[in-house]
Order: sequence, then C-alpha cells, then structure tokens
Amino acid sequence: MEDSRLKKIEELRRRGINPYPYRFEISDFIGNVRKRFEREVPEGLRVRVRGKAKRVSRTEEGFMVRLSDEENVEILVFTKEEGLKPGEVYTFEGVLSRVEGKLSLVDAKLSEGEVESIKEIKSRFDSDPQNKEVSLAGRLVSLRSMGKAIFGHIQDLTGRIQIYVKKDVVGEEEFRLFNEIFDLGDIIGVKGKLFRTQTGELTVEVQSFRLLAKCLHPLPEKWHGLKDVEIRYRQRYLDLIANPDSRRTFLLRSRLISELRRFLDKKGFVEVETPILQPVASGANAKPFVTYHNYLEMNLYLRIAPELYLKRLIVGGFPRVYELGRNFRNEGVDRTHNPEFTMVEFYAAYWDYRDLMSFTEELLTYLLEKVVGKLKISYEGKELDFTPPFRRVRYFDLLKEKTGKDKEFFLRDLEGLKALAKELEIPNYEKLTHAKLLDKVFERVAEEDLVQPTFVIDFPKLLSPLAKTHREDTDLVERFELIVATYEIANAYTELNDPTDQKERFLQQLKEKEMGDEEAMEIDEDFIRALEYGMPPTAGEGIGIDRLVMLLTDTDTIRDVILFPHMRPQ
RNA sequence: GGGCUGGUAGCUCAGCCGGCAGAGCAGCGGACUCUUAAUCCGCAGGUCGCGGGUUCGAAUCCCGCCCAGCCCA
Repeated sequence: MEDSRLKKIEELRRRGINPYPYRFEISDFIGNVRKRFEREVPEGLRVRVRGKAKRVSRTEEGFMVRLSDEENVEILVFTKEEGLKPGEVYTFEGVLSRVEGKLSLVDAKLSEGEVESIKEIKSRFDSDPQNKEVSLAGRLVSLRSMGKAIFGHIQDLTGRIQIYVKKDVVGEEEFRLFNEIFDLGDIIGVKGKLFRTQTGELTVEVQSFRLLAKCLHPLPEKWHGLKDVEIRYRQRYLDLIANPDSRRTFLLRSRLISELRRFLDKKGFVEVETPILQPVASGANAKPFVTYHNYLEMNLYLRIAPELYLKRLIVGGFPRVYELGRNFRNEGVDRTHNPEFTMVEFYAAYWDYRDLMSFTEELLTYLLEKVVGKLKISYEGKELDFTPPFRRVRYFDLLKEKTGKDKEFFLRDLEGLKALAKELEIPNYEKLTHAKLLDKVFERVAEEDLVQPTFVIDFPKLLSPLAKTHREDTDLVERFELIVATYEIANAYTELNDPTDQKERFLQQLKEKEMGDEEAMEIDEDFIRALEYGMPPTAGEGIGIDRLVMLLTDTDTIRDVILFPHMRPQ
C-alpha cells in the first residue's frame, strides 16, 4: 500500500472529513447522462474530414490521431496509415463511430476531395448540454492539473465523463483540498454543470466534490490496462476497473441472461429451483463433487445436471419449466471447461424434439437481435450466420460422409470401430467402452468442421440414456445437439417417459460403469417411480450459457466470460 | 500426469552469450485557468516468483519447488 495515501487519510480525519462517508446522491449513471446528449451514429456512415494532427499515438493495431480543425474542435481518427506527423494537416475518410462515447473515425484512410467540417459533424451527433446540473459519482481514472484548473475523468460501469475543477468556481480552499486529498483510483462524487469544452467533449464543471472512498493502491497502467491474465482472474475487480473489454463482456452476459429469462417467461415457461445438493448425481455423464451432510450423516453430491428434477416437475403438472443455474463437474480446467458452469434447461410437455429445433432457432435469433443486434457474428475470424433455418444433419449421415462407414458398422462392428479409432490415434482406445469409442470417433471426425450453426440429429441410443427411442429406428433416439464453431451449444431430446425403458437404460449405464466408464449415469430410483405416475410426452433442452457468451464476445477462453474462474490458491 | 513458454518497480515491458537493476506510465516536489496517452523541470521507487547449487561475482548458468498460460494426455 502507498504510505502517501494512508497519510492522506489521516490528514482528512484530522480535518474532520470522513474518508469513507455513508452516501452520495447521484442524479444518474454516467453513461445515461452521456446518452442524453449523444445521438447514436448510424452504422457504416462514411465521412471525410480535414484537420491538423495534434497528436499521433501508436495503438495495438495502428495509430490514433487527434485531428483538430481551425476552431480546435477535435475528432479521434483510428488509422493504419504509417508515417503521420503531429502538426501536419491531413484529410481522412473513415467510418463514423463512437469509441468510449467519443465521436471517432475508424478504419480511416488518407484521402482527398470535398470534406465535411469536424464541428458540423459533431454538432449533428453531440448536442449542447445547456448547463444542466448533474450529480455524478465514479472512480477517478485520470487527472491533469493545469495549475489553477484541473481536468480529469471519472468512470462507472456505464461510461466515463470528463470533470473540470476551476479555482474560480470552487474557491481557493476547496481547490487546494482537491489537489491535496485526491489520488487516481479514488471514488469521488461531483456536482456541477454540464458543458462542452472547445474540443467538444462533454464535461462537468465541478461546483462541489466529495471523497466517497479512498483507493490505497495505484491503479494499473492507464494506456495498456491490466494484461497479466493471472491478476485479471484473481483480482477481477482490477480487470473491470482497467479493461473496458472486460466490462463489455460481463455486461453482455448479464443482458443475455436477462433476455433469455424474458423470452422463456413470455413463452409460458415457469422458472423453478431444484436441488443443487443431490443424494444421487445423475442426469449427465460426468463425475460429481462430493460433500458431506453432518446432520444426515451422508454424502451428498453437487448436481451435474438438474434434468431429473425438472422432469419430476413435468410429472407434477408444470407443463413448461426452466432452470437457469450452475452445474458442477469434477474435472479438469481448460479453455472450454470450468468446474462450475452455467446452463439453462427447459422442458415443454406435449412437444417433441422437432418442436425444440424451431424453438431453438427462434430463441437464438431473439437473443442475438437483443444482445448484439444482428444475426451474423464474427468468431475467430469466421463469420457465423444464425439466420434460420439452421442446417440439420443426421448423426450417422455425418459419420458416413466423413468415414464412408454406415450405422451398422458403428453399432455392430466393435472390432472394426476399434481399428478405426486406432487409425485416428484416439488415445486409450483399447480401454474405452463401445459407447465412449463411438463418442470419441464422432468428436474427432465430425465435430471438427461444424462451424455454421448445425443441428446434428438422431443420435445412437447407447449414447443417450434419457432420450426417447426414435419413432422410426430403434437404434436411435430423438435427440439433437446444436453445434456452432465446433462447440456444443445445446443438447436436446424428446424425453424418455416409459418407466420400463428408462429402467433398462439405467441398467445398461450400470453395465457401462462396470466396464470402466466412470462417467456412466447413476440410477435414480425415485425418478423412475415418478415416471411410473405418468409423464406426458415432453421435450427438453439444455443450453450452455458460458459457451454462448464466448461466441457472442469472440472469446476463446471460458475464463474470460466467468467473473471469478477457479484458480489454485496463491 | 507430460512437453513448451512465462513470473524483473503499483502497471506495461526491456535487460538474460555472468560484471553498478533499466525505460514508459503511475508516485512525490515544482510551473501552468480548455487539458484529454497534457506538457515542462526535478526526485524517489526493487526479496529480479521461492529454495538450493556452480562461480571471485548470478536477474542472467544448473537443480528442485510454487503460480500462470499454451499444447498434449
């Protein structure tokens, strides 16, 4: 911790100022204030401007130029043009956008010809705040002292705004106080009038200010942000303070979840909460975390899926239910796996898996339109097109296309399948059960190049102990997975509601377990009893939220979409 | 579990063929009433991840460990 900052706290207390006061009345969040005076720029609007380069700075990919007209009105220009010099006059053409709220020209190229005035463009999109009184609070993230006036920026989750503290306005004593007590990183509240500076930036002329919380540590670097991934995950608060991309990702995640709820609610689904501590961890193929209940003197398991409980609710007469929440799987951590992850599972009585396919298309297009505003997104350099209908391909058709072998081969020729697995260099292939072997071969040959949203349908029965037998082929079940950019985003089926069949499938799982598949599913006797009371025809689906957020934010690491990913203690 | 890469100031990074521990930002002092990666003058800042070894001398070479990332299992 910084000694000088601790001393300032002592100094404040001596002056009778509480460095950690109780409340501060804000008139609005910073982003909302900005929105009132900043019109949205239509997408793809190209403009050409001329001005003097006041500063040229290098960015990750190119340069940022502060371009200023004769009246000192400024616009930011992002360009890849080399060799630009401060003080020179340039003409740029580019796409008008807002970057951190500021009007900017992006993808700009040097150009010639008729130009629009910077001032005129800005006045079209940035309106005069007319000295509106505001009361704002946020973290002090920059400070530029000019002697008898100080500029700085304060930031909250919604945005950033410039503050201007003038000796004339606040008075000599308060001005000195501001200089003496504030450090970068402090949380402060300001009251004052909005105006625009000569360069056109929306600014609060501060009339009074107040320290709301002292920051005892220096902040990460203002320009490069916080890059060290270890610190970003261990001290996410610092990541959120320093990196706007990170704030954007988690805001998008929140919006997605809220829109998902809105959509399901609108469609008549009822949100429910089922046990996270379960006496039997079933409903998926995975190893559970074990915990111990002292009072009951028994082991309990953190759920690996809520499926069997949600179907009990269908039996109980809830026709449409969903649960959005955390599942836990006791396995390794890597780019696409975190031991706890978020899924939504929803079940609709009287539907089958075909109903769910069109429902999924509707759901995803709704979410994309609400959250990113378009159906074509870019992921790892590829364009993903979510315009329905999505491609549908049958499981064994896909395998046949990739390997030339048919369903009979994969289901009845175990030796042949082993030989194929060997050829594909699938590790430990000799130890795998038939079901696992098939699963691995499919992953290896089929999933790898499923980039555009694709429903893989009609899975083999031996991989799907909870799905209903296919109405046209008893080797298969009525199941689909939605695969996008090689990730499994959704998994769904017509639910098995015949208790006798279900019992047999569980017994088959028991055999798989005995043959060494540690992830084979556990029998849940009460679930079978529930089915015996009669579950209507039902279709159910699970969607992995973390991976969906990864797609929408063009992120290749699950840790970047989970606020506090699991790390080994330091 | 295996392989590779990394860990140096609060942050971003250089230094690594052994020889005084470096820069920018942040910080501290000073100048400056439209600055915005402000500018200008000056100053301070280190368990070089941890432990051991080699050496006259180790951030640098060797061994072990910890943490992280990537790849593989």
